[in-house]
Amino acid sequence: MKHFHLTEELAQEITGAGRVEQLFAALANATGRMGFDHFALAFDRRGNDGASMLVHNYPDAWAKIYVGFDLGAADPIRRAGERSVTGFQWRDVNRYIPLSRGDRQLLNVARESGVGDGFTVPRHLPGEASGSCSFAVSPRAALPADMLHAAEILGAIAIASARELIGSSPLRPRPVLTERQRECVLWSARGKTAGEIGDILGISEETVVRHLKMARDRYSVHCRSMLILCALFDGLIGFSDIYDWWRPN
Amino acid sequence: MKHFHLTEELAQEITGAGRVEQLFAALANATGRMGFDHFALAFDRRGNDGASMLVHNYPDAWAKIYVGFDLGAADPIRRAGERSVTGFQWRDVNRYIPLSRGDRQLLNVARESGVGDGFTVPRHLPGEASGSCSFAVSPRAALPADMLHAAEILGAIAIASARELIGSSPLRPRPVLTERQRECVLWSARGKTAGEIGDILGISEETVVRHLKMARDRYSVHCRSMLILCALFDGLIGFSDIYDWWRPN
DNA sequence: AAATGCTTGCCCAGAAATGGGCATAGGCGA
DNA sequence: TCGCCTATGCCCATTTCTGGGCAAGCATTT
Repeated sequence: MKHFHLTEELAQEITGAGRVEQLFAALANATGRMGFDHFALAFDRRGNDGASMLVHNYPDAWAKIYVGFDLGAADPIRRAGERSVTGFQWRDVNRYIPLSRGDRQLLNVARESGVGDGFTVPRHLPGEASGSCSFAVSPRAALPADMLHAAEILGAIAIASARELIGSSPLRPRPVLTERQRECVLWSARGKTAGEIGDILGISEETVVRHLKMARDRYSVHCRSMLILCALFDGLIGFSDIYDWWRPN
Repeated sequence: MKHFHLTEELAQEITGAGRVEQLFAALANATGRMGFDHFALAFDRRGNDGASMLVHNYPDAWAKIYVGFDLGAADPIRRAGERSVTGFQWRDVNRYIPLSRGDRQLLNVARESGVGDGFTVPRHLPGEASGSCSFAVSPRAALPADMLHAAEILGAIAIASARELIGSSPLRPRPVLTERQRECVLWSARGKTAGEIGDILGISEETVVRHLKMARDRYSVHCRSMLILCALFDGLIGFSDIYDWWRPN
């Protein structure tokens, strides 16, 4: 690997950060040494507390707009990060997600605010946390192509470091469903109606309705879609469990 | 890193595989050199063709059961792979997903069929493909602890190699939704009814129904849950877009 | 032995979703 | 200008889901 020693040195610094300030300093240093202009490290823990961390040195203009208008909820980069397990260049986001008009507009505003292209390393621990570490350059600058591998590694380390700092997350007490409830949710996620599920499982439709009812109660949700999403998010069912049923290609 | 040269050598071999047979040979070699007994490389492309690849040297007994009963659809290891972006030991799957009774039973059958503990490296490119590379040992053997890092790297390389062999998938022509349709799906995924969405967007409930109807048509699905799952899978919406609405902690 | 939890089954009324049709208006490109 | 797409709105009938209550059988735990 090129720049092996530099990567090693910066990795040490990031890993060794015991406080947020040190993490900021280490990342700022790494950003500059790699040839980027800005960085942004975001970490969100999904749990009872929902602790989160955001460390960055973006230009004030962009930071104010982003935070002020709560653009995070619509940020295509963040959305693309949920579609990739490897680092990606912002210019390639349309490989991961379709860009809507609003998305392009957002990227334009970012450019006008001093943030051009970038490289984002996403990491997800569904049900526990998700984080991303982005390295960006100014509008007309080019990404340091020979540093993307280093960025990938350092970004991942930074996310791990953030996770350490924010505290290890005990496994959230999940409203685990019973076996039968889970089966009903699974078949429901496969697009079956209560009646069909009843036929499949060899029980009454009413009983299926009952299982789904109990499952909704446990998650305190009021509709089947939410129930499926909860089960999906908690890992009770997986995309691979259901993919073939609604994408019959 | 320990075993740096071995890793490097094996990586070369895996990367250089130009045909499936060579990939098999390279992986079999790597498996043995690292101290594992079996390997399994699975790669699924979620495209129009849905090409897939499965290369392994599992014991016949287990392979027959797994394939014969189509256990892949219910495999907890596979499900855990959707919950982790790093390699994980099978004994730790309950850190990622809750194990149901059926899951434990499946793992027991595997053990009886000659497959004990293992280490799985998952990689996902949602909307495009997903793959996993597992290295396993026999029932009573212990995983070669000092080789897990190497396995992580080699597994990732093997998956990349499989992807090369199977052909890169150009962006699947997805039934992209219009902006309004996507908004309706998003709010729907947040648990809102058509009426509520109408209030939020400032349009008639009937119009929301219409948008959702058109969206279902595009995905050729018949219920709202499926529509949400499709949008989720295609990256039109993300978990973080909806999490706060149904997990109000 | 009692309590608890899981599974199964049924009833009802109201809410929501689904599928089909129809229609107007605006934008955008051929 | 015409055609296509999108957004908006409304109607209807039917299906499905949701929330409420009730209860029996069984296994496990206390």
